[in-house]
Amino acid sequence: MAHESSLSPPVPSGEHIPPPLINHTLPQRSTPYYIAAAQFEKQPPDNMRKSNFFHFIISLFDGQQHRIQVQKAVFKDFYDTVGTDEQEYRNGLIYKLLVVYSDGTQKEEELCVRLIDSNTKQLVPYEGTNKNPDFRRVLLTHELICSRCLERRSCGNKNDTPSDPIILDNFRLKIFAKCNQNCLKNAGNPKDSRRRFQVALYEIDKVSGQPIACSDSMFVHNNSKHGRRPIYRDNVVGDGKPCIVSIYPNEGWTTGGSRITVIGVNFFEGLDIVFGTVPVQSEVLSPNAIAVRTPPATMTGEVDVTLIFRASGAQFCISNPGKFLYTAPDDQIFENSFCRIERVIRQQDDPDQLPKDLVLQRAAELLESCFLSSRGAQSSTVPFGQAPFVYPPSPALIGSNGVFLFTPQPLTPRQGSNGGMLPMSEGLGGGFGYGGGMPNTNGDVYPRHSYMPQTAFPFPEITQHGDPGGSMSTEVKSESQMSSPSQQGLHKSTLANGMVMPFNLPYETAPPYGSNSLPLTHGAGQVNTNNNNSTSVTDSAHIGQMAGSNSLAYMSRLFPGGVPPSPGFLMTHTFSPIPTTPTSMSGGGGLNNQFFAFNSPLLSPTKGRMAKTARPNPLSLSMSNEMPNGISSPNLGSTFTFPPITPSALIAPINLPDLTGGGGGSEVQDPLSVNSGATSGSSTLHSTSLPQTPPPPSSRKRKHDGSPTTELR
Amino acid sequence: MAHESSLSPPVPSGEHIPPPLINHTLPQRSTPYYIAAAQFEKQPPDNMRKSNFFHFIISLFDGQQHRIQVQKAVFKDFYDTVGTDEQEYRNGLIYKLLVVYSDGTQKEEELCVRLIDSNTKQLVPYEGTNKNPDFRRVLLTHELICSRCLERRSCGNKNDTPSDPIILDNFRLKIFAKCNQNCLKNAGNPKDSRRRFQVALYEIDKVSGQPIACSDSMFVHNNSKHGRRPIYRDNVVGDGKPCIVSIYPNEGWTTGGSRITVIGVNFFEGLDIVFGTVPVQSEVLSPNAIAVRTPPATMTGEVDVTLIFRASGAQFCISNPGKFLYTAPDDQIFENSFCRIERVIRQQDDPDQLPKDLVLQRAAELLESCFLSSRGAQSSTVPFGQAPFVYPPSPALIGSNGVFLFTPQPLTPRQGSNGGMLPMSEGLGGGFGYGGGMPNTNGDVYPRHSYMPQTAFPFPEITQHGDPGGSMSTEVKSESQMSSPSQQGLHKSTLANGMVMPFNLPYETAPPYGSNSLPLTHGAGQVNTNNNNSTSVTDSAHIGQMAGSNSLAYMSRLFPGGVPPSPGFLMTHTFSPIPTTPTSMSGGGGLNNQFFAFNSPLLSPTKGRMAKTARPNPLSLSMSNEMPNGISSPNLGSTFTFPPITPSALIAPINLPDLTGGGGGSEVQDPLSVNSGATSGSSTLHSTSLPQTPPPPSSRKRKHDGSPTTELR
DNA sequence: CTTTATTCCCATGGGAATAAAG
DNA sequence: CTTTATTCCCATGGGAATAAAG
Repeated sequence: MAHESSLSPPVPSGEHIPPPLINHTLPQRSTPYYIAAAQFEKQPPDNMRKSNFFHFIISLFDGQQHRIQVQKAVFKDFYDTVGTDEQEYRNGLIYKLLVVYSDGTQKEEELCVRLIDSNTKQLVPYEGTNKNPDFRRVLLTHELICSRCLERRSCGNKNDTPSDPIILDNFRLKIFAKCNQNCLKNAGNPKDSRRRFQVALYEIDKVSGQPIACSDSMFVHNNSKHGRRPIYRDNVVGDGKPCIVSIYPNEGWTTGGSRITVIGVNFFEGLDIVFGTVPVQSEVLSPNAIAVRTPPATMTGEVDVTLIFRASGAQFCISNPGKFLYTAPDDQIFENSFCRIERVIRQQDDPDQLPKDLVLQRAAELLESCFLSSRGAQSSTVPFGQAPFVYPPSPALIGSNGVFLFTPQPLTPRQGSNGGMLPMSEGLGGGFGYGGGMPNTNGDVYPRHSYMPQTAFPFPEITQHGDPGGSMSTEVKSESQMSSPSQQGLHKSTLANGMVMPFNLPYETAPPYGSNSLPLTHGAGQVNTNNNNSTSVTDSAHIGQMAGSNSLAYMSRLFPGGVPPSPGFLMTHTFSPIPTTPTSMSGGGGLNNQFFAFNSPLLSPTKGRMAKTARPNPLSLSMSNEMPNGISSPNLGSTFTFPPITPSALIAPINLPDLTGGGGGSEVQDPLSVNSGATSGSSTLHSTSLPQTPPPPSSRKRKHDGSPTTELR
Repeated sequence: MAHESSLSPPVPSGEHIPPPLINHTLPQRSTPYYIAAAQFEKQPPDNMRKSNFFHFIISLFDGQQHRIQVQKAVFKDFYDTVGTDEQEYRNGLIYKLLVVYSDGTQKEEELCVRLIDSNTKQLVPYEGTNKNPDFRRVLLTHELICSRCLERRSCGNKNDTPSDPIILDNFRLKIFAKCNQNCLKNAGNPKDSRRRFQVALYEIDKVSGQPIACSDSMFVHNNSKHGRRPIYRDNVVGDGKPCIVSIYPNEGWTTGGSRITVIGVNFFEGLDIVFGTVPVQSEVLSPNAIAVRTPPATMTGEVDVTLIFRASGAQFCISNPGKFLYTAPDDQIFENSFCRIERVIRQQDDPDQLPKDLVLQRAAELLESCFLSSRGAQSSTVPFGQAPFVYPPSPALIGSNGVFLFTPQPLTPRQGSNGGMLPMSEGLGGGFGYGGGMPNTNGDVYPRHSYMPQTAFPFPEITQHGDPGGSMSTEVKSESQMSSPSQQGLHKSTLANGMVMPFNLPYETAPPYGSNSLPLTHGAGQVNTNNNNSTSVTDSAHIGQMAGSNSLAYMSRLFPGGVPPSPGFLMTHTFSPIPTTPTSMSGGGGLNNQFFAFNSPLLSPTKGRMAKTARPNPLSLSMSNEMPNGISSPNLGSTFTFPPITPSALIAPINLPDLTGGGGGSEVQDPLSVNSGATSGSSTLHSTSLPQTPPPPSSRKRKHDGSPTTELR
């Protein structure tokens, strides 16, 4: 046809500006009422598996750029042609349409769908070898494949992937097809120039000419693993390989089932945790956290914790595995003890079933009131009560200031008022932690749970307004707003740049852990983890700070042979968030908030969950900011070990009002909170990173949107 | 050929008695060195999906019933023939074999594999409509299908499902094929007479005659749901529909993640638990137990627990759901309390990290020694200590005798010495339980945890030989071997038939719960659950007893409107195993074993886990077999509630030597033991019913054994 | 009517071989 | 050599229609 050469070039793909048109074809027609152009209302998938159906949605426009109404649309035939190159192109679906133009004229039109090479714009030839001649086509329809449809019987799949277009809203056409030709012809890793396809639409009498619309390009493959590629390109640390830094908790019963969190770097979707030799399907929470339940173990003892990539079998951390200690369970004792305790602490009006936390709380109070308050009124300044009778002094609650134990995890901001910081744990007294098992200047690692004094880290003071139920807002005060002058001066010994010396390493050799050891140490900035587990820092003002130190580089200086596998290191590894304002500082004393209980008199009976209300007002207690005797003294040496403290124990009891020493710790979360399951309750991971509702039991509902996994490259 | 008619009839299938032979074909041959017979060393699968490959293994025998050695075996061709009925049979695979007979002669033979109708013994015709002529065959080989193999390229799948037979041990042939013809021709539920296929082997020159071997029959289908059919046909209770009887534990945090066990009847593979409206993929442990982890809940409160069958969407228990109470988690309190307690109970030489169970145990002992022993030396006969000060009397440990709480679960005998009984929980004092929440004569249900006195149930005495680590053997003594004469007479008030009246229902209206309420109440007999979740009772001597009472029928008499949804009922529902010997009896007093702690003096400090050794010898305590004051008194009425006891608390502390009252409970397991996860430890379910190693992360290793799911009908 | 177990279909997942890059 | 991303293959899982039983 004479006018073919003057036809418009292919419509640019991916544009949704209606109408998309081309006026200079108009004069070639005697009437504007023909299918002059088309527009993809929904693009075909950008990648798809050859064996799967895909679909797209189009609108048609006439020569006046009016949308063309479609009253009927049926698949008519396959469009097999011989090209000018004498090659047979079995590539095309012809649809018969009954359309109504804007002037009301009804007309039967034919539309053709073909696939073209997105680079050459040439028709895609069928290169397969299917022995069924019907299948030796680039584009197939369901009804070609389906024996039920062939026999004109009712077919459920025809509803899903019909051969006839579906008319949406009288104007749009949803077209289903299957591409039976890969973009790549051979196995093997494709070269850079990967062929892509485009859906090209043709008015039937112009099929030999230019299409009236072309879709975005599609990558048609036959690779069930497509899209599974690691995401760690975005978030690379060190060599980019996954590396386990810490495991929390790093101990559990041989029966398995504990939910633990593996902290590290360069994690990516599809990684599984391997306990010893047992791979366990895991949940990659972020590039820095994987949640997993421990498998049962046949015997007690330490096992290596490594990583395996499910899809490829590639293993990681083999040379520097994490460690997990399996211990023998004893739930007989556990449950029996609960029962025995409950017998003692039960009160008149208690409900039938006392929550275990209440049982524990009452037991603690009762024990403390018996064995601690009997020591006299000095208890509020002798913070570490000592058990009576046969029990030796038990300085279990260490009032160490500074670095706090931090379990990094992706966070979704829940509380708008705290500047993108993590929601505080209830009544949290501040970011104060326990620095057991950190390396000393020799690069040695202390035994697990051994105590190393740590200098303080300055935090802005946090004021917490909370109700007992847990919701609270958190304010960050500048230094000048500090409520307690003594707090301000308390830790002036920290470094001038606001960083902290977390352990007694020489400053020159030990960049502070506080300087953002890991990308996940959300000292500043707000890291949002979306459903795809990609992480983005949204507070760009702090990115520079966060990038200031690379934990892996730092660790590799500390441990030239790799991160030592000491479980103590792994377990008590601490992270210090950097302050929101580097120059703002706050006092320590967070743990002092717990001292209130030490001189609490025997509590008067209250009903139900009395714990939150029956406490003496902590504000009436005198606070001690001194280091407790024998705790922080540097002459303790490395052989003097202190009792273990579960990290969460360092967090003050709930619902305390703002205490004088309650600053800091803006990013702290109860590390135990990632140890969910029956023991730990309100896991923040649960509430932020994990879906509230578990996915339905392996019920992969058929996906009709034609959108396979997003290609990652 | 003349001798065809005198050939042997088809070799009976499924027999593995080598050699399987047929002498009367011998005279027909000039030499015994031919393939005279074959035997299936491994049968083809009894059912399989049409789309899947299957395999079988055969041995060949000559006329002297000697096994024929095979040196080479290759697929030669398809065997397409036209039968005497003029119908074309595209059904057969021809293999060329290089064999060596027992006299050393090497010969090339041909073997043909065809499929015959197991009823008519006629060749199976291909009835499909595949447009690929190659696929219009009953039997296909991989190499027919595979484009790589077609091009003689290397093929990974050829290794898995080769067309050529694999020669095993020089004698056996493993043959792979795919059946491309269903047994059933149409959709829809098949009639009773379902066609089955058999693999028929022919010597090539006798293909028109009788096969030299026929396999067991196979059901070839194309149903991915095959085998998912409920298994409750074997184990039907009541109307056969699944019914939730009890949930343990029936309370958990809104964060979800607790592993709970749903107890009921007629459970079958594929059932999922629904919490409220949230279905959760579950693990059907047996027809009477499903393990599941609670999903997170958006709010606290009770939710209905129902069942859904994954495959069909069919729902159960809608009208009489179980109940699960979501409570608010408070791990701050939890962990803080642990820390506070630990501070008090810590001892000089304690390890850095005290196990929580030890913390609890010490707390219990300390509390008891403070608040219970101060009441005086009568504590061993006043079993229920009372808290001092403000706490009201707290008769928490109920020394009820008889019925014990029983969490039915499939069991695999682990300890050969205990006669197929469940391994006892460590130091378990006997099968004594807690009968809270049972209906009274009015059909009312007591509030959850309310106490109903129960008469004793006689059990054989159990002697436990155990080390503290947990391994122990359990002996069942006959009545005459009872160690304590007082125990023998203790419960002569039980019914003459050895059954028990578990609560104060009139005997006439209340068949005892002890009379084997559930099939899984392994009072006698040993129920093995294989991997296919089918359950078989192997001790047939006791089947009659077990069938003596139908719990559902019984419950429906109690609750004409269905099992009441009271969570109390569900939680504290008790099951009594029937005695191994109905006339053997043992005393109650299992709980009395716990009384030792009540008057324990303040314990002397010991190192490490002292709990197991530092107790006073329980044998030195006087036992009380009276019902504790105020506990069993019938005038308590239903409004008087007692403190809750977790069922496991009713199990005596671990590692007690054989106590006078420690009989019975041969099948008892700690009900908490199915509540695994972080809180409860050594789950017996874990160790017996569940694989020690979890299945690899959704890594369905390709199944090469050709054995799909066992057909259930 | 509901329940059940088939039909063929679509979809997803995993593996050896492959091929290219490093 | 390892890593990566394809090839086609085998396998499994879920759905509408179906058909028979109740």
